Amino acid sequence: MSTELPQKYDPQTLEPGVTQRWLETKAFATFPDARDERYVVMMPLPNVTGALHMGHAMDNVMQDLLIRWHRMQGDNTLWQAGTDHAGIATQAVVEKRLKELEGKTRHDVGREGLVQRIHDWASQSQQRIRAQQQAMGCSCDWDRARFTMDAVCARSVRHTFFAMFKDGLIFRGNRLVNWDCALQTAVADDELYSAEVQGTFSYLRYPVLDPQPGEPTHVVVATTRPETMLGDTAVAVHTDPAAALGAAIATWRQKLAEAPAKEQAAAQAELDRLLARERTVLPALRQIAAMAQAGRKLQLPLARRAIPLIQDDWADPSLGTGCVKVTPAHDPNDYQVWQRHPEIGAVNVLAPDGTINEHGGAFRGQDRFEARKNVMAELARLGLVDRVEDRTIEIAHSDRSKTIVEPYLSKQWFVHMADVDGGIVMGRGTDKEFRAQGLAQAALDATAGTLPPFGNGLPRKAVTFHPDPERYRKMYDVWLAEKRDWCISRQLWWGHRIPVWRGEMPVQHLLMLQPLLGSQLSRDDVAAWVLLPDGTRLAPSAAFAHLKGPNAPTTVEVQLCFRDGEQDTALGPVLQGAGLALDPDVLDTWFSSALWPHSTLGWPDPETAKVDAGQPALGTRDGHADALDYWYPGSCLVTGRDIITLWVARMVMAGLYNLGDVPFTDVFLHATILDGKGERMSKSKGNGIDPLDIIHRYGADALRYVVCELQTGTQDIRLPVQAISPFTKPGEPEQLIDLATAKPGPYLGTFVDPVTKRPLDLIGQYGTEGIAPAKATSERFAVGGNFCNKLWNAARFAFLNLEGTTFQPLDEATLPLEDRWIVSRLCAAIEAVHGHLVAYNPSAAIAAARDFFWNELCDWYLELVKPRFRDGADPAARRAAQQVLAAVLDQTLRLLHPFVPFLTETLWAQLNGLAPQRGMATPFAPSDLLVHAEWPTTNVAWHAPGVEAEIAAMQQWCVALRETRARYQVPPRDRLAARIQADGETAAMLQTTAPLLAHMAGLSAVEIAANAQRTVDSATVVLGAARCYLLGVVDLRKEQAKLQKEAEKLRSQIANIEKKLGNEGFVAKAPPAVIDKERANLASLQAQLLGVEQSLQELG
RNA sequence: GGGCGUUUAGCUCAGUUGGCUAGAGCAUCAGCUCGACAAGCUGAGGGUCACAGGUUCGACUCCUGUAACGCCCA
Repeated sequence: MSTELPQKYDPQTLEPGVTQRWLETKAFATFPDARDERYVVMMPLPNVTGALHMGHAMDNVMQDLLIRWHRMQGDNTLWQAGTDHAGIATQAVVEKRLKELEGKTRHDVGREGLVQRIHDWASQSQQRIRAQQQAMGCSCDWDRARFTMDAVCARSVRHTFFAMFKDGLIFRGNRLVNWDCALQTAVADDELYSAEVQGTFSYLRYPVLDPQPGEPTHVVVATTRPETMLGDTAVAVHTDPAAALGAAIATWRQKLAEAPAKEQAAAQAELDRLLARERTVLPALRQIAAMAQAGRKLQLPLARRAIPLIQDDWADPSLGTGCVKVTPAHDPNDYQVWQRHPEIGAVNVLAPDGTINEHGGAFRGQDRFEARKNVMAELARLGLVDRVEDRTIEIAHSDRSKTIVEPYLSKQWFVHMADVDGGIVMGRGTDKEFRAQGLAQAALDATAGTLPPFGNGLPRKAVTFHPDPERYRKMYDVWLAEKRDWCISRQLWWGHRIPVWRGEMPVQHLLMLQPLLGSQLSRDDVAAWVLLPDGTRLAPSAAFAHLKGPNAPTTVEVQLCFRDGEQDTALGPVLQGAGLALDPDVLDTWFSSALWPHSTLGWPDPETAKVDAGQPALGTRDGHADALDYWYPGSCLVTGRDIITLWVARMVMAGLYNLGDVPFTDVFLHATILDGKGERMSKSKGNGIDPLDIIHRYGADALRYVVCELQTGTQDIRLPVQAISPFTKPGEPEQLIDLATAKPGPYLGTFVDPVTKRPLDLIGQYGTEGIAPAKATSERFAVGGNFCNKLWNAARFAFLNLEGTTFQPLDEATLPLEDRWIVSRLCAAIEAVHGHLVAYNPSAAIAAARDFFWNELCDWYLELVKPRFRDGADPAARRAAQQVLAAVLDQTLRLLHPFVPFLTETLWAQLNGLAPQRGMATPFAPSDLLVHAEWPTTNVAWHAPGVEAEIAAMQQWCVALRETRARYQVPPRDRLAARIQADGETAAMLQTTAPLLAHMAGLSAVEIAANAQRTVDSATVVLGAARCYLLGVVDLRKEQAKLQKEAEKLRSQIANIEKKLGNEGFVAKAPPAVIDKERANLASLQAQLLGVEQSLQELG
């Protein structure tokens, strides 16, 4: 191996080689062994929709930092990698491509065909993601990588679903979803966007049934979607309209009184409007409220149904007519009204394709917009339209199809989150089994630390959030405390299919099947429920009893689930024969994600888990525990704040439910990466940039360095990003386009260059559309590059001088001052870095490492030892310097490795070649790869507080002298003579460090004496009670001015402290330590001032 | 509408139970190619701690209110 490093630091050539070495030696692989100390991180699985962006880089780097740190500490460390199938997002991407490339829809290729195409897409994505992660240096055990759709995970999903279904925790019920009529699927809230459309606000007159004398004959309601009136099941009026309106008026009176001048008019107008309503609208509303109280009904026009007039506070007397039509199946608020008044029922009038269904009578088969016109025409003909206003309406659109979504009542599957009578069994069949009140409550107990102890009496571990335990726990607790049922079904083809056979069945038919089914239904691996028309759910045995009784219905719904997927194939035909069909929906992606911390390890049975070829088996190995027993529960989940509710809570629940134990004890929530505008980087916003772009420009270590530096605490990170213009011609200087101000281009992730007005593409997906691909960059990462360059060069300097370094036991106490100082400072750095990592503060950790490396090792130590490496230096001094330098570099590389692994691994190899055996009093444990080297620990023998104080004083003098030199513009090469007037300890200390000071401050001679005198051409530096004359610097006026300025500053500081100490309250109430500190400070400032004043006198 | 958070130097951020002259990096300015490093070295300048009140001997820090911005939920 060459002993000299290339002159330039070049991450592009260095990093791939290191990656290759790590992968070839399987440096990150691990197996269960005899070690008790374990560290497990389950990667928050990125989804296979596309590539990773800087937000993922943050997440991955934080995990790798913890993982490498723990691996070096000797823990058996597992970083579980993998990807998530991400149901709707992935299916949408593949469907879009299918349409664009082949002009086909999913119905053209069929369910199996589509799923196959998505698998192909996913495997490409996985490769791309893995390449990105490996380029970032992620030290996952790659052979163990899992995918939520692979066999191991699928079995876990199936078993969990089965267990919850059998426990009665999974049920099918009503839910309003956002229905995309074009794609005929429900879409999630985050797949909606809001847009304004021109619409109308129609006032409809509903006739009152049998109006009493003096009562209105009609009640008027208003709507933007008249066709939904076909599904109305009630009209609501406020319980106490007078009080509600009165309250609104009082609020606005208050607002008016407090409103600033510019808002006065608006407030007055609103108040006037409400007062007018009190006169014009309120009397009728009171009457209608009384009618509702009396249980009166209205005739719903066109549908020819009688609907009740009900009292519900959703109806706001200050808005519209004060009465609202209630359409529970097509409006979220009305749905809530239905929940409060179950007797009104719900009528769904829409078919999945957006046409009116059989409940719409004459309008059946008409598209919803066509029906809207026809309904209005018919109502007008009947004289039931009061009036119509034009209005701009803000309405939700589907991001996928760009069409207006409809709130749509449909049957969905749910997990029951609330408490259950008698509780539920968690960790059934394990030695950790316990009873919880409910799923959500169990997860709440996990963070509260109130889970019951294990059977052996040991406490069950709690889940703690970092770095701000209270704040993040509150987010988690508040969300879980609602205990809202979790909707787990999705109308998709991509995902884990819901394993339930269900169907309506005549009761007679079911009873006939009883002898046949009886034995099957009592099996452990079969779960079944019978649903009566009123929604009652009965276990089969209870159901058969009931169905033979007097109140038996004629038809029931049967739901049946097998624990093992093979049963679906074996018994499917029989079930189909009986009229049952497999539910077409798939499970919410988060359902499989929730199991990630144990499904990846082979739950429910690692011994029989079917891993892919080339992957390590999960079962027992070499007499050691299986993967699940060994690594569950894990250690730390590293993720972003936004995922607390979606994922963290559900993982905790699933872990407790399946295994009776939490999946991890720590949750590290890192910052969110925002773009230059302060918006969260995300794939769906198209503002995410590829970490490979940054790596390409600055290197992975630079990326990691800066990402670590950015992770300070709870503060989100604003990362201004530029695009490198793809429109500059060869030879022209590079142009950067600021993405915070550039206008968005025609597609997601594209922008318009403000100079050429041409669009550019930052995610590399629109090459076929003729949009130029561009790379992103951010100058923030230059800092990381600078650091790496500095490390490279410092090591290079060391290596130039380490040829032939040997080890022999050194007595730290007898080493030269600078050696003792640097190892003492090294101890402090090790403690600081380690402590900050323990506290989940990577920024402070890397700052401590940097400060030591740059400000102490480079700026002082390397300079201080240079004389010992010069030609003609004392061989013994040189030998010791080599050994100490090699030892310090060794420890520094270890300390920096988790942050900048590529560069440190490279330098480590070089150091191993030059100085194979390193250490101080005893040799350090060697390691071929730095990945596996021992993490540094502090060494008491290295502590030298006295030496640190001496060097610190020397540094202070050095800085003061340099400042003087700079002020007089003394050329750096010129050596100056110095006379220092000092006595006692100060003089002794200066005497000890004088050679070092002379070397560092460019002094030709240092004379220390109690009576040292200034010469006429001296500049004066005052430090405490001592004074230094720097000879040969002539400019009396400048010198006077400087000393005057210094004296004034000192006097003002002194005055401040004297004022403080003169304050009786301060002296009486402040803690003694603070007062002493102020007094000491005052004394030192006074001594300094005295010195400055004397110097001024000397100058005349 | 409800909840949470942020506001400190031109930029991006630190600032621990209230107690040194409020810090760092980048950027700026001046000087420097001296045997690792110009991606560097040596110095310098730069802040009404968003605003208004309050508590306190003392407030960037605690309390109340206002404003702007962000996130989550409805």
